[in-house]
Order: sequence, then structure tokens, then C-alpha cells
Amino acid sequence: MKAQADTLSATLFAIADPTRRSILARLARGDASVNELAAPYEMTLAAVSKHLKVLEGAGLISRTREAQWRPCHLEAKPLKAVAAWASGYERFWTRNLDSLGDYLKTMEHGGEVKPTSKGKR
Amino acid sequence: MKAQADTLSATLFAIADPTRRSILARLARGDASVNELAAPYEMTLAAVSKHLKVLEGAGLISRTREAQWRPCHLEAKPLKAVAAWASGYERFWTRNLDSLGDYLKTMEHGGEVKPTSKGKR
DNA sequence: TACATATATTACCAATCGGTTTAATGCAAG
DNA sequence: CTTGCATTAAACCGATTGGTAATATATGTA
Repeated sequence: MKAQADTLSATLFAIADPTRRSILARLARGDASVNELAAPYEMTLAAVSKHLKVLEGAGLISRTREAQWRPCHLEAKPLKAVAAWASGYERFWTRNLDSLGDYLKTMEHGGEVKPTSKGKR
Repeated sequence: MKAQADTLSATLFAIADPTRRSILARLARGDASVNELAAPYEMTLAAVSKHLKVLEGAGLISRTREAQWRPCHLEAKPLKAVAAWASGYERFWTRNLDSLGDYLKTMEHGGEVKPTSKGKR
């Protein structure tokens, strides 16, 4: 596995997979064994185990040993950074999209990318 | 390139790359041409062009034609879904991590942690 | 002990994907 | 046509994914 350079990239990479997000959603309802987590999917247990490894590598889950089970526990803290990062762009989606260009021009007093005497589009 | 199944996955995949996040950050300060966007990086223009294609595929940027330039424009709307998704886990990072298990059990009046019907240890 | 069962990981393999480079190909301006 | 901006094509290589099979690890039983 790659083990992305920075934490945020590792977190985003981990949650970019629908299966892994689904696993996190399941864990939000409580800890679960690998078998339980794998049940809803058609892939093998080994495949799910690998997904868990990715999630664990990103710090999104933790595991303990309980007899022969390895219960998985949600560790949502890395998601805080995701929410924070995305929120940094909030002003871009709360504003009217059509007025965004004007907004930027106002901000920087000259947002032209390229001067053109030709017809604009 | 792959074109992920769902929109959220495509968005998360796109922003999982540090270079692409950096490009978005640059575009937050205003539209820019491909050359401008590529300047800070050591990779070739073609590589940046592909990153832009990924971002465009995720709906995170839009492009228009301005003479021979293709100014890129930030489209942050998909990030709203990212923020919303991550915020769904907010209660897991705002609470004391050690009390999370108890919290869940309280919520669902029986936090089953064990698999199937096998006896726990 | 030894053996069988249940849970989970690891090893190995094939197919695919991602990120990058080089080279070739548009397209618009002058 | 030539030059500059940008995309596309072809190729490389490491990373990811998922499968099967082998290997732990823990429990229970005789």
C-alpha cells in the first residue's frame, strides 16, 4: 500500500472508495468484526481485510483483539481535517455561481485572465 | 482515466491528490491558464493537463476558451457534498473518544459488538 | 495433548489503474 | 508558415484491487 505523503491525502484516498465509506458508515453504528463488516459485500473476506488495512493506515479505524475476533472501531478524527479543508471553499458554493467571477474581480481589482479584443463568449 | 461510479467518490478521488488540491487552492484566488497553473510544479504541462482533466471530470473546475488559452475556473459545489459527508461524523470527533462506545450503546439500546449468534467470550 | 472449527491476515498472482514523461498533434495569433 | 499554448497518444512502472490458497490465532472438545 502506498501510504500517502500527507495525512489529509491518505484520509481522502481512503474515503474515496465507496466500499470503505460504507464500512465507516457501518462502524458509526457500533464496533464490528471483520466478518460482520464483510457480510454486505460480494467480495471475499480477504478483500475486505485489505480495505480495513487502508482505513487503519489512514487512522480512520482502530482494532483490538477480542478472542479470535478483531473488532473494528471508528476513529473519525481525521475526518475533521476533511471537513475543515472543504469548508475552506464554502464561500465559493454559498454564493451565486454566476456571480463568482464578479466576486473575484472585486476581490483582486482586475481578474482578467487574458486581454482580448475579440468577441468574448 | 476511470470516472468513478458516484459523484462523491469522484470528488474525493480528485482531491486526494496534493497537486490537485494545490491547483484548487490556486484557482480560489482567481482563474488561471494551464501554463500559470503548471508553473509552480516540476512536472510537465501534459501531467498538469491530466490533473485538470480529473478535476474537470469531477466537476471541480470548468474551462472556457479564450483565444489559445483555456482559463480554468473553480467550481466548488461538489465540495459541499464532501463537507456534508464529513460533517455526518462530527459527533464522533467532538465527543470524548473514550466514551464513544458508551454513547453508541445508549443511542441504540444494545451496542452489539459481537458477530452472529456465537457467544462472546 | 491432539484435532477440528471459527476468525482474520498474509502470500502470491493477474488485471487494472494512476502519475508521469516524451513525442506527436491540434489550434489560434501574428 | 511559424510560434506559442494546450491536448492527445503511446509507453513505463509502481500502486491498487480482488481472487485463491496458505498461514496464523483463538476456542472448544475429546
